[in-house]
Amino acid sequence: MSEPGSNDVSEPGSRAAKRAATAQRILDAARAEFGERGLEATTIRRIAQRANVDPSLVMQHYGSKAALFAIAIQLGDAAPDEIEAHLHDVLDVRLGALPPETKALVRSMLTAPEAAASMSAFLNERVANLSRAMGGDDASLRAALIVSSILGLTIARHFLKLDAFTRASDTDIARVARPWVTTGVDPASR
Amino acid sequence: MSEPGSNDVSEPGSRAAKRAATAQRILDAARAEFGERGLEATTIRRIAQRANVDPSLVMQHYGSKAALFAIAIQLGDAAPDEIEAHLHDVLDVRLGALPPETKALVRSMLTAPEAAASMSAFLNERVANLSRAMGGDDASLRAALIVSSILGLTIARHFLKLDAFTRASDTDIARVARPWVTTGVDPASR
DNA sequence: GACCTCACTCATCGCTTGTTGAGCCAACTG
DNA sequence: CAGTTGGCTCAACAAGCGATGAGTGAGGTC
Repeated sequence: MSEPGSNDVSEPGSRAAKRAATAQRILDAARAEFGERGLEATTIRRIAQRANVDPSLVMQHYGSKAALFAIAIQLGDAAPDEIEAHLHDVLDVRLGALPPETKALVRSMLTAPEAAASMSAFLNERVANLSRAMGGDDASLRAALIVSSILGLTIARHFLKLDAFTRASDTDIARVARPWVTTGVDPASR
Repeated sequence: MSEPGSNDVSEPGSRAAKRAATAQRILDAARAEFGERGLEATTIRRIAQRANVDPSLVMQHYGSKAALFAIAIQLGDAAPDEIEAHLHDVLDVRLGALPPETKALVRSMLTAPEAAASMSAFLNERVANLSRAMGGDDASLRAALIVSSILGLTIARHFLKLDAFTRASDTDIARVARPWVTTGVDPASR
């Protein structure tokens, strides 16, 4: 055999590049594990095993389990201000599958206080943006209802896997959900 | 002092009655702990401490932590079939405060598979009832959206404590949420 | 009042967890 | 080619967990 180890990829590159690649592999494994099992049920050893690495290396890279989790649940780009962009993002793009960091954040938001705080801050900002763009009476309350509904839809579909959502296609869900969710946007539509 | 211990209530009654009372006290403590911290972060020792008993007594009463949790998350009465009763139940009665068993179930539904299964079954049944009562095109999908939205509202208000819901009164939330949620009930209203 | 019943406590086991520090060996430097 | 750096592994620790089994003493029975 030309390769001494089956799992030793031996990617070319400098020593620092290899270390960075390993760190990324650990982070990816952590996001996947946190997304599947949540913060508390996920062990450093499982993450290490998934990343083909010794458990202690995870600690050397990220310091502690809590620090790794804090990085793993950080969401990427900021929320769009426009209503349409917001709805498109949630209803079309994220309807099919959730990004790993989002899945990890949602999975632990009810049991891990840090995740709850992160999620609250994210949703509060979305509510504020949406409320400002909508205007009218009870704007913040109506915006909060829209955002909460989308959260509920996400949980029911991707985590609880309700029958009605499992049986329906992404297209059908978006078709029915869009006008219903959008109803609250215009205060005169009620 | 006439009472030897401050926490010793010494309720009168037969031996069996006292044992039943202790079992109930343990179950109440378990519901509270599971509701605050979730299944995995809750320890038998904490439950025992909260119920003022020895940890091993919890095991003698309920067999295992998993068995205790299964009992603790069981919801009380069945879901009403009528739309109005359903909406009244969720929007008015349960808007202010959640019953302990509901809180325990919701708290762990994203991390504990058994809780997820129980919640899915409960919501699937509600969707089925609501869908049958509503009728029309995409009835099950519209019903699932309503149920999901109420779930999202519950989580955002009681667990994530979004600003918009914290600042508003129960009356205001019900006033804005009711017509918005009800919009999807009548297929012609869209 | 002697005997028994049983609700409850005490002490402890085996196991898993996050975390640590010493050591190894290939990769870089001169 | 000798010496150093540093990414990585190995072995082990203390702490906390669910769970077990023997024991205790007040309540019930005859």
